[in-house]
Amino acid sequence: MTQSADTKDLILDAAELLFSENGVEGVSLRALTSKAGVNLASVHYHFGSKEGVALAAFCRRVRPINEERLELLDKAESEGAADVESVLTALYAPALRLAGSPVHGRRFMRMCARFYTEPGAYLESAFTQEFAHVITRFEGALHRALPDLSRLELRRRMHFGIGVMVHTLLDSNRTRQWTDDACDPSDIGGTLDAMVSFVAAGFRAGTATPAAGTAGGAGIKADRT
Amino acid sequence: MTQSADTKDLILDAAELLFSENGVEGVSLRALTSKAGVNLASVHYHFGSKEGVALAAFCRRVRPINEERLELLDKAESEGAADVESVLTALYAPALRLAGSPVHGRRFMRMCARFYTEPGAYLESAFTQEFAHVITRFEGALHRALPDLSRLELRRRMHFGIGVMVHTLLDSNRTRQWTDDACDPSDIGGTLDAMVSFVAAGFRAGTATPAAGTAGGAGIKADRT
DNA sequence: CCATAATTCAAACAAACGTTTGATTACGCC
DNA sequence: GGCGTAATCAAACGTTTGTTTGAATTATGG
Repeated sequence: MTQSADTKDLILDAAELLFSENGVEGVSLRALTSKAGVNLASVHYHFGSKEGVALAAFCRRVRPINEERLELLDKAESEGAADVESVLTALYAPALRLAGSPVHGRRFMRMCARFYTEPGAYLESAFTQEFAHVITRFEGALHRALPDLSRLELRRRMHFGIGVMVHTLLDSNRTRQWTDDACDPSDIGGTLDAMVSFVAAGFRAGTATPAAGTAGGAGIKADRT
Repeated sequence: MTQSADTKDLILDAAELLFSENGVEGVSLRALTSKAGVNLASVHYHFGSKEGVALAAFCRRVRPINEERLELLDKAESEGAADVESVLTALYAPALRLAGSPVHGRRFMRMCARFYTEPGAYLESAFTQEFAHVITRFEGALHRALPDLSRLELRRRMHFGIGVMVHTLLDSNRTRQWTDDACDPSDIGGTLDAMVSFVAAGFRAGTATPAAGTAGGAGIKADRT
């Protein structure tokens, strides 16, 4: 048991690293087990299949994130009507905070974002299962914060807001490559604030909903350096 | 020659269709040639390799799009200082317009967005080569439209704006799946307007730059010396 | 009408893939 | 100590992958 837990985690850690950089289809089990320093067959022994590894690596971290998202949203709404910034912060902050965690955080988020754009029925059903109620919950909160928006328009803008998040988490180095690298991806707080204010302004575009007033309310304080 | 052109196009059309749905790594050459109704070996005869097909299918449509983007931007700037909406429209409209084209448009855009998120050195270099000067050009235009924004913040928001576009073009059915499908993806014009106003508001967030449309002074902006 | 190049085709290639097997080692418990 | 389960291991499984071959077919040009 003690050894097996080690092997399992070794596999999942290597999966996070390799899947995030090459996608799940771009990583062979031989490369995976070689990186993890374990035997090839142990993948099937512990996870049943290659899909099993992907799903396990996915669920290992996505559930705590979504729980934290709902907690933050509950807290924001318990203090009265939550504004757009609070809702968006509850949605973005847990993911970005993990992305800034010391070791495997960033790798996982990139893997997660890559899963999101990668085909494969098993990944789709996993996403649906893990995210459906979260999305529904946040859609309700945003609808309350932005009563002027029609259902269609609200969903459209949620689509945009999710696109910003996915793209940021994917952190494809292409964009920075184009622009000879001026962004500092390790500045999590700054990125979060920028995302929240950007998307919040987008949500409010063309509505009578009052602007954010002050830029405060973000869950993660960004110390300006 | 006449036949070869047909075969070439048959392969590229099938590539657009299959790559857009399964990614380039998720499509075998046998599935591709079977769909195209051509012989397996004709892929290597006409394109040299599987990568060659992907690059050819990519470049076939991305160049006209980028040319049209630059033309639109030139036109917008020739009439005076271009505001954010004009710049964003020049960036988004050509891509979305092709996405709405009758047959292969939508498929191509999804393939394009999938290429963007897929790994592979040959795709990265292709993107860099085709997009670098376009991005640089649009960054300059946005900098002129939003002089208050620092270079860092401008690039960050461009990253967000590109994320919105990529995500919209990818049109992963996941989001609509979560929200029991209320959006109409065929409404290109509505989507474009929504994207532009959403992202433009995001770009203006926290700046003193006046909001669009309300004031008619876009074309006759005072010289800023 | 023939010579010549261009193109298509069925068949096979070696390599890599996910998966399975059966033997072997390590560990907990009576 | 010895039994039984858990875990690791090297080796091989059959399939699929991208790619190549060489002959057959089609179009081209004098």
